[in-house]
Amino acid sequence: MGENTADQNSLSKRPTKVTIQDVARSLNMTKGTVSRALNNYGDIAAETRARVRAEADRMGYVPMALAQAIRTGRAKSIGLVIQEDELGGFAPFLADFLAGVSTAASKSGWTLTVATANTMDGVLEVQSRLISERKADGFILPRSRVSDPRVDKLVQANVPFVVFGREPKGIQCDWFDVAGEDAMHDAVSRLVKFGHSRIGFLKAGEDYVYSGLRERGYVQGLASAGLPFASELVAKDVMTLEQGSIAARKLLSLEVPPTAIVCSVDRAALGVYRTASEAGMEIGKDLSVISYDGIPEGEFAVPALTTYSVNRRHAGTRLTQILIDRIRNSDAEAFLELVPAQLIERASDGPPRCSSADLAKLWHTSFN
Amino acid sequence: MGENTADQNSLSKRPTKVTIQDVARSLNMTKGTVSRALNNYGDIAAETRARVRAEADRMGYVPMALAQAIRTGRAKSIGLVIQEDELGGFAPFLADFLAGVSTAASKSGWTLTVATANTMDGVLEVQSRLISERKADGFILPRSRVSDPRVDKLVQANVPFVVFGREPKGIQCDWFDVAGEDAMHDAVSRLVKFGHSRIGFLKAGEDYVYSGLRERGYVQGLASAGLPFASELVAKDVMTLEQGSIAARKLLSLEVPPTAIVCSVDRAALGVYRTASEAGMEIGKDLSVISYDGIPEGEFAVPALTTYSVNRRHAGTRLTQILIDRIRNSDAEAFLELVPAQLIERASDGPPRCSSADLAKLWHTSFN
DNA sequence: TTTGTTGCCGAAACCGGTTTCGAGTGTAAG
DNA sequence: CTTACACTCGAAACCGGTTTCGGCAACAAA
Repeated sequence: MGENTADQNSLSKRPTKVTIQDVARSLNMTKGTVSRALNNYGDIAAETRARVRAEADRMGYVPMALAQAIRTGRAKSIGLVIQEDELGGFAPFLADFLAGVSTAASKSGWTLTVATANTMDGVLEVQSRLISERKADGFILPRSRVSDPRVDKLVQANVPFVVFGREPKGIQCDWFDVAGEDAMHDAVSRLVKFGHSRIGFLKAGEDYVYSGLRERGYVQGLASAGLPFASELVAKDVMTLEQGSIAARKLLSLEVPPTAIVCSVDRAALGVYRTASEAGMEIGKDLSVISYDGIPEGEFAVPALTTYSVNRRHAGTRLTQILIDRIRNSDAEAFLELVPAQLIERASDGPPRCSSADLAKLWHTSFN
Repeated sequence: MGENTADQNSLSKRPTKVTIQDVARSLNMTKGTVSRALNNYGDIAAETRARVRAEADRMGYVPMALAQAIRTGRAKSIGLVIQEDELGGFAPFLADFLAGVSTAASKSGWTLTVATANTMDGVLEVQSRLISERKADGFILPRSRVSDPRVDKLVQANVPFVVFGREPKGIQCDWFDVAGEDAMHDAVSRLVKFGHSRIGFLKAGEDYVYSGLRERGYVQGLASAGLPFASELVAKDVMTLEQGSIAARKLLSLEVPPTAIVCSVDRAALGVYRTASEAGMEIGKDLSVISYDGIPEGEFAVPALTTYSVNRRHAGTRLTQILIDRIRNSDAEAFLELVPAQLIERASDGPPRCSSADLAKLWHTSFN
């Protein structure tokens, strides 16, 4: 052992990266052979393969992903572009979702590239950039739209993707989704069991695929219970606290107001809370609320919000697995996966304390 | 124009990417020349440079980032590794923070690679992987620790980074931080002005750099007000709602309980809320609470939480700018940036309604 | 005219990998 | 004892860029 070897083992941790050449030299082989051995080519003797593996490990060789990418065309990176203006709706889950995506990706040796933009046009732009620069091999698209320009662009460019949500209209593609419609249906049934017969619904934005599905769930819930559908009990385009508050005002000021309101998203439900409190109504007693999403604020709201919770981490995991499978095997059949939401029973729903007529009276004494 | 040209202009959008070779061929030059022209080398005639630029644009040429990386050593990607078990504290801001990072990166043609891990060891591992694979040129480290293994590893590997928070003990490096200590100082002053003289403090985990700073701010706030420091009024290691609740129980059960509590993090404050409500104390009246972070839940808590809010988006922006500057110029002087937190006055603080003695009585009637 | 410079660009090496091709073995079949 | 055929590996091209090197032309100085 001369001074040199001592030097290598000493403090200076890998001053310069170990390349495939270094490994090849150390084994008296060519780098091509090493590459094939490491990538399980059939024309390498088992014994050789093992030797190469061992030496590569010993030397701490890790292939530089970028260098592989240029030949293979795979950067082993999945893209996620987040639209900021709808971020309000996405923010609470983002962390969990990213954790799911990232760990699933990691497990296959992939990484996650995330970008944000504040408009849909911006999203399309950054998506294109990621594609052109080959920084992402495929995309996870959160919140599918009925007519989704992101999807159009990706199919056109022939770039793999998977949507979180049901597929856009007229498109066939991989997707993973949570059965929001079943949750809405179930929410109505639950309220009916409590004794409610006049049940309002806060629908989300028209262009989201999930919006129509959840509405259908609500409608079918009414039908299964033998309850009539009344269009005045449905408010559209309500996704924020503010909009929820306004929508609640509209529903509660009806001549025959609902004694319960089903909300497409938790934020809207919090808006209902605000309006109810202004009108002196007690949530869970005077007015029942059931919602969907499972945001953390719901737990601390007073009373705590009954809601159908979505496991975002699992969603992230499955979505990336599906995407990676798709990238590896571009002509497999479509992957479609639907999982149920989980009801979290808390305190915002229960038997109606009073009739619609009483509620109407209460409303008018509060505001006239 | 033969059939071929027609074909190229038709539907099939870029079936195959346009490379630098294509541009060179189209201009009757070598790819080397095109590359130098595009990268503003001095040995290219201005007129030629312009021609190349124009043709490259016309053809829609975008250099493949990964191919550049292998020669230049820059993937133009910044890494962010998030530790999940402390994600509870980070989650609410994550979206804003990512937006800041991503758009700042985008502006310079960089991208963001994010990964997660559930332990510090996991973080170190995935960090190493990103370095080995050259998927990240540098890192943003959220939440600096007093003794931070991530930093040790990065200095050792000579990989650029910037920390969100003050620098770890004994390290000199780039950082960006919000002056939590000033906020804590100010919180105490504010409470003193309200008439409080016995003020508790909920300190965060010992190993976070910010924890000690905020405590110092609290201590100095007391000093400026001429108030004595009492160690029994300080609870340590309280970062979650649960821990906040327990800590509040400890402080409020003192013989001379505080009439106000300053919290290092909002989640802890929400725990104080819970304990106060159990004890029949009204926050903002019987017990004042001022906190730090600005998480969204605080706005919906009852009463709404007075807190010092951190602009995470701006933090993300500045951090990436600093990091990119550092990567481009490795021997520039250290970048250090400290910005103030912004007070959001809400309803959780005010003049004390009763004395410490009264509070103690209230506490014991509630629980004995 | 000769000799330097300088400006500009082509040629070729290079980065760190992957993949194709073909040649040299050993072994089984004819 | 050939011949055919796997098996195994080296050699070299290739991926899409960047960077070094050197040569040619034009122009200035001698």
